[in-house]
Amino acid sequence: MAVMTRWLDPDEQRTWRAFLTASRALMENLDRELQREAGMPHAYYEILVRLSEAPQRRLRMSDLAEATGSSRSRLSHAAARLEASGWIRREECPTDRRGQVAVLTDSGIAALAAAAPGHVADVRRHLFDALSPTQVDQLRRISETLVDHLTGS
Amino acid sequence: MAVMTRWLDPDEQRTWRAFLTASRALMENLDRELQREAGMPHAYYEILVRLSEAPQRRLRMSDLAEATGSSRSRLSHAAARLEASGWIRREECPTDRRGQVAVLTDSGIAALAAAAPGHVADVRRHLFDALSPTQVDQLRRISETLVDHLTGS
DNA sequence: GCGGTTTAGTTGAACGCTCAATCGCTTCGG
DNA sequence: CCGAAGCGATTGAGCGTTCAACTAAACCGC
Repeated sequence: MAVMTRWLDPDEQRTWRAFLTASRALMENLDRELQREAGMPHAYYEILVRLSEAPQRRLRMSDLAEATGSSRSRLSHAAARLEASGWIRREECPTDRRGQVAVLTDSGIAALAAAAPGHVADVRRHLFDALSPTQVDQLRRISETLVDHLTGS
Repeated sequence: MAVMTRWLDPDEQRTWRAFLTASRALMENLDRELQREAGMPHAYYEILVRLSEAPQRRLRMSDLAEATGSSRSRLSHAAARLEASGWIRREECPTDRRGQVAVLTDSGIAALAAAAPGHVADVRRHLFDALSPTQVDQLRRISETLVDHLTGS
């Protein structure tokens, strides 16, 4: 027999709704600003960032998907667009004939360099400037706990 | 002349990336589970919830947009789908001929009642079960601070 | 090596969201 | 009153994401 639902108590509900509102508003702001200033959604910015940090600025599609926390399908579609924009290029993988390697182009590096300062400023303004150092620390611990919990199960 | 960018220090970067990963993973999980179990995305669930809490289970489109933190356009599209599913109905507003009032139907109430227990269980499992009571409290304060900061400016 | 099962990546359709344009109604200054 | 500005809501195009196939190559056991 089904167990009785344990509903959220008022405090939990307040927490949950505040979290929802805050994270959604934050993401929407950042996404809109990045789209306006740099002509790319936040997800694409993240792809470029991860590529820029990789050795030779290149990563296997799978590893890139992993790093950006996106599905293979999503990355495939994104890569198609990023390639059309000239920001990345896809090459065949020498060690696995199924594989593809995404490579950040010079144009991609330039796009990232142009987008980064504004985006970092926005993150600072919308997130870090609003919180005390203690709260930032708390948020880090909470987020890391959640990441472990969400990806570990 | 443009001011030098103040980049994120390693701690800030760790915080930001953990937050991004956690909130994205959380939302994707909840969205997927709700879609699978109840055939609706999380945004639509929220619309039904807000309507169910309103007097007479009815709200002006604008107020509903406000309550769910969505644009008028988004709500309009969503309402069209929810109406097609038979979960809400739109009526003309008696006091303002431009206005529309969204009304939760019996079928919508039933859909919500069917979806709620599973969804609440998922929120509990993915969020509250992972955190200590202290962390939940911290998260509430942080989120409320962010909401104030994001909507106040 | 051979057949079956994973794994890497892509594709297309359906869907939800954004943005800009639009339309009718209300409000307000003069 | 009347015209202009503002407001409430919708629309359609374009885009990004999801989900479910699907292709091709690699791996595994025997």
